[in-house]
Amino acid sequence: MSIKIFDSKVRKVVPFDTREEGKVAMYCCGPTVYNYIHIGNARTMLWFEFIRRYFEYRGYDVTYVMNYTDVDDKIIERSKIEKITPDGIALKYTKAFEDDLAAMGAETPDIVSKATDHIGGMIEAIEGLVEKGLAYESEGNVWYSVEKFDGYGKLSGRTLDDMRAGERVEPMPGKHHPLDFSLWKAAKEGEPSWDSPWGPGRPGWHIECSVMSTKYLGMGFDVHGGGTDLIFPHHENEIAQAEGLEDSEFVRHWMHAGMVQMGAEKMSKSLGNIVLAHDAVAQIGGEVLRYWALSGSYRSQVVFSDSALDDARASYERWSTFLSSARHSLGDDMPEAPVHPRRKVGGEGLEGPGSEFTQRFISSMDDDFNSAGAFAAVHELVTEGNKALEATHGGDVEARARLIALTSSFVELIAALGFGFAPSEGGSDVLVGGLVEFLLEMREQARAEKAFERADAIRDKLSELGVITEDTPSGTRWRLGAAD
RNA sequence: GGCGGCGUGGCCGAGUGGUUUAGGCAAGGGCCUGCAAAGCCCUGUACAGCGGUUCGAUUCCGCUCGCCGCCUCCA
Repeated sequence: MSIKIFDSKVRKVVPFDTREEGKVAMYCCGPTVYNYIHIGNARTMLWFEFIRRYFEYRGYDVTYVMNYTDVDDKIIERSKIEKITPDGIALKYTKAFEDDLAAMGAETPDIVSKATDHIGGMIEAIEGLVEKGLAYESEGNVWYSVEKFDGYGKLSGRTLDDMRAGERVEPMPGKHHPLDFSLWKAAKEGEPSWDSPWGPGRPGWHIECSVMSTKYLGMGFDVHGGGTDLIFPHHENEIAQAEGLEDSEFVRHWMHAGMVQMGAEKMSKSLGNIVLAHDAVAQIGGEVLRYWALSGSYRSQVVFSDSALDDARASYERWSTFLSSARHSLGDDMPEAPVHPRRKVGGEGLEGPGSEFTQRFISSMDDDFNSAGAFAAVHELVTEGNKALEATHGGDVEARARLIALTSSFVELIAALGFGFAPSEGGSDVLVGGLVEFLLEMREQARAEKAFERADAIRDKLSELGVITEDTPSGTRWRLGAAD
């Protein structure tokens, strides 16, 4: 078995073939830290972090790099609005970004690189491009000359002529070609700036990604990711910069995630129809959002709506309910969730009742990260687990062994998917656990006396407070759900 | 106008040249339960339209219609 991915450069599914055996070097375009990110940004970043995890699950040694754009026009604007320095804005929203992604179960990349820590490298790269005749200076600005780079348009599948036809922008003064893009911007009064051979200024947006990705990963690294809206011009420009300078291939495989839709329209800052990830985490919860974001193909557009989230929540709860039920039933025999599950190519460890589902999970994911198929495998595993769980109540020893094996596969796959599932029964709060247990004992007494009104009153009150109780043949189990 | 993607049962959403079902949600019926909840079982016969290729197409090709993305900052 081996992984296949859809490579946007050739627009088809190709064998995943790494530069170095057993290692993956990947880069994803990160946020511009001028505000909270919206849920569309978040989905893309969750996906690439998930892909990174999956490579690790499949035994690869991964180096994952993400950039933070911390110098930009929008940061400068925002700093005027919030009346704090551009640095302060960048710091504030970098922290928020990291917290919000963590709440959705994403781990930090191996390397996060800030644009402002790499200005020197960018200046060198720009100088190199100027020397090679691919860029030119004009009044303190430096522009990339797209006509000088042969392959310009190869990623997005267009030619300069195609694009000229649909021009919608006024050419900037000083540019040779309307599509020439900025490498270095001359500083205006009061803006953050750095000294350069062309005078004080700051880098254009695109240059940071080519410089930082190749600094940490070298030329020809394995995977470069981002949203489809970055294909043109951002990624096209990255290629022009990196390959123009180095004369070798920049990236082996390009991957692009589909856009989040609000109704019939793309969620985008310019349309103003955005939902901030920060707010969504607070209102919906990180894990349900994660389920929503990852359960469909990364390449498809996906609608963000109440009904989509309701579906995601219901499906997710099927998993969390199974987990807490298994925990209740198995007690000390409950398998531990591996924090970083790793499964090498091959069949080792793939025996037993859960293996069928693990194999289906892997073969789906190997096929261009088909998470829909992988999620289906987990759901079917849960169905088998629930059957074993019922049989276990009857004291069936074999069923208990099967439940342990199935649960063990389940927690492995859940960890591979990046779901944490904090224990809810008892929670971390000993006091709450004790009180609930006490009330359940009272209720048990009432039930024994057939005083069902009293028993139901206790159950209703607990439910009102967010404690879900379920009677089983081997006792009442409970878990924390949403309070009314 | 140019480039690209998509159109699957009530909803979301995988997949495949043919005989056996994706999966989830919702719905109906049943089992279990003191009643619930959770769970399990059963039910639904779908692939936009029109042509073509083929012994056979939802699955390949063409056209039509519809939707979306990119071509401007954007995940």
